[in-house]
Amino acid sequence: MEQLHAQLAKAITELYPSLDIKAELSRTDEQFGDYATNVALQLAGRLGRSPREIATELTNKLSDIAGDTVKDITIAGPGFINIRVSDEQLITTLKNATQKPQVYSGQKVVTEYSDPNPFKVLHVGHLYTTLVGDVISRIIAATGGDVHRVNFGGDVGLHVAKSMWGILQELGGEHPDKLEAAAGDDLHSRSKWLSSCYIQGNTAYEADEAAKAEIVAVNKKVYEVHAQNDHESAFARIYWTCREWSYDYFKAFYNDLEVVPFEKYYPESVTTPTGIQTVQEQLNNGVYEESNGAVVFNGEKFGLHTRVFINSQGLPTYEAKDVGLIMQKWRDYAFDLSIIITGNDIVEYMKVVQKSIEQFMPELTKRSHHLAHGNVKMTGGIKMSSRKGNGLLAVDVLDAAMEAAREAGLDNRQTTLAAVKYALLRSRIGGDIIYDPKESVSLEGNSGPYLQYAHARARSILAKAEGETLSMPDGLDAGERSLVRKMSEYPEIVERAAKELLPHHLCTYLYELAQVFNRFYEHNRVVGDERQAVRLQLVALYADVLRDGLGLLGIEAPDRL
RNA sequence: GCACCCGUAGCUCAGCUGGAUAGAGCGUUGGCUUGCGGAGCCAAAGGUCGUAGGUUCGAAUCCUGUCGGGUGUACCA
Repeated sequence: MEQLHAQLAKAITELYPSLDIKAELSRTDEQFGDYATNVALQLAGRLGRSPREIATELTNKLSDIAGDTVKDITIAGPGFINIRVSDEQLITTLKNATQKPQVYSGQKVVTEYSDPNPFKVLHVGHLYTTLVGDVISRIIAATGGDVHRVNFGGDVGLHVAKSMWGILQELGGEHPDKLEAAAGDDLHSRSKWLSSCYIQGNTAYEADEAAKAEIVAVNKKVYEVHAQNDHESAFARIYWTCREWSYDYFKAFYNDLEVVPFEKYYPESVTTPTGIQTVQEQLNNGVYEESNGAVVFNGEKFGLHTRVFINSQGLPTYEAKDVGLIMQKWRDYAFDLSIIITGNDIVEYMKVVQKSIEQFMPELTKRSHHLAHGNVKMTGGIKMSSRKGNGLLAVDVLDAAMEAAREAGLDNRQTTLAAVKYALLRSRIGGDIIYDPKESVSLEGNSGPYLQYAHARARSILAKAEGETLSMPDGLDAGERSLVRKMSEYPEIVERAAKELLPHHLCTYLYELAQVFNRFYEHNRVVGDERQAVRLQLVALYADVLRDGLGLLGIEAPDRL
């Protein structure tokens, strides 16, 4: 494609040297050709001539330049130029079938996602952002980026105070020695216990003024634990133990999902001092201002809204902590690009924080990119186990997937994981996702298990022909050509997914590829055919592309299902 | 009120850097079956791309209005 693109550009500049026009080349429908360009249509207006006339001129020029690399060039419709490359040219793409364009070469990229809060449960949002973040990180790494995965979470703040208050109620006071008895000795019972304590605290906070006052006091106490680096007091021992339990639970979650582990975890307690310091410095510089006893950023000046960074009690809000996080990431990595992946409910919030930082470190904002996604909903409602509160949990989705898989007769862990991952990744990032467990585990249609099956099927053809020779084609028949043509798109798709940070392009492509292969396979014999050696080679390459693509999506491609 | 996001076939989604008859899957209807894994293939029905304007040779795609849904809007995260 690059070669053809250069040839087209050359043809344009040679014919119309005075015009500065982009040589746009795109993939087109197979019936038209391999590539198409609409430059003749664009030139028509500028030259005041008929588009088809220009197209003819360009076609002749391009034929001269491209020579053998092009099979035929046709003009269609209002003036599209359709180009079919030679079979030989197409075959050369097979040599680098899974090679990826190094679009992030030489760049240090920090990706932040997942962001669960210690002491609290993992919601679907955490599941989704974890998977999206993992895949985006994989794609950037595969395209040459030096990726650093980081995680952020609130180990201080009101929600922690609510949890701690609930914990103290359960323990009947500051009795760290009673923790194990109350919470149990395994990961899951402990995380359940912690989340029930949070619910208890949250409920009391809203219903009971006295409890609310106590929780506010606990909040301050948690900050003091950090300020004094207290690991000795009874209160501190409870706090640190429970915080550790939460982290253990998160780690187990990531492990279960088979995502790449995080390199660094930034707890809010760590980013807070940096945040406060930065905000105070910039308060003196006039970036932030005092208002009603609080430190705010006046976003209205920029068409945004005003937000509080340090509240009137002198405590930092999420805003200040986030400023601290960004500063620390910068100090730790001096990144070229920082990608933050969160739900889209905080886009406005993030704009305010970024705008405030832009006032004193514009370079930092320029290198930061906030990627926001929608909410995940599940068809058929949520099965509320034995808990209060609302909202879909990560386990609800995973449980539903497992149950659907079992009903479909697949209780393979890899298949279930593939089902969930693919279902959440196949839609464009941004909008809400409707998760249908039954559909996600189906082996028919656009699903993760279907692609795993497609891959396994190809591998089994190869296994059956073990010992037979494979050879690269020197020519292609129609069916083979369609398959090779589709495979040759792979690097372009990876490039697009990488540049746009949109993994769903990969899903769409892999599914289409499987369809093209199935069509080929239905109509062409592989084993036993006189073109067996060539076709086996194509099957092998197809299986490699599928495995490679699924790998970028964090989905295993086992040889057998 | 204001700001941001979303609105494409019955359902779930692609397509959005403007281009050729708007594509898939599920579901529905019909066909292929001694098959290299049929978990597939072939085909049909189904869409005034929320709606009204505008820009353009050309708009699902860009702009404006409008309707519907979601989210955010000072001391929560």
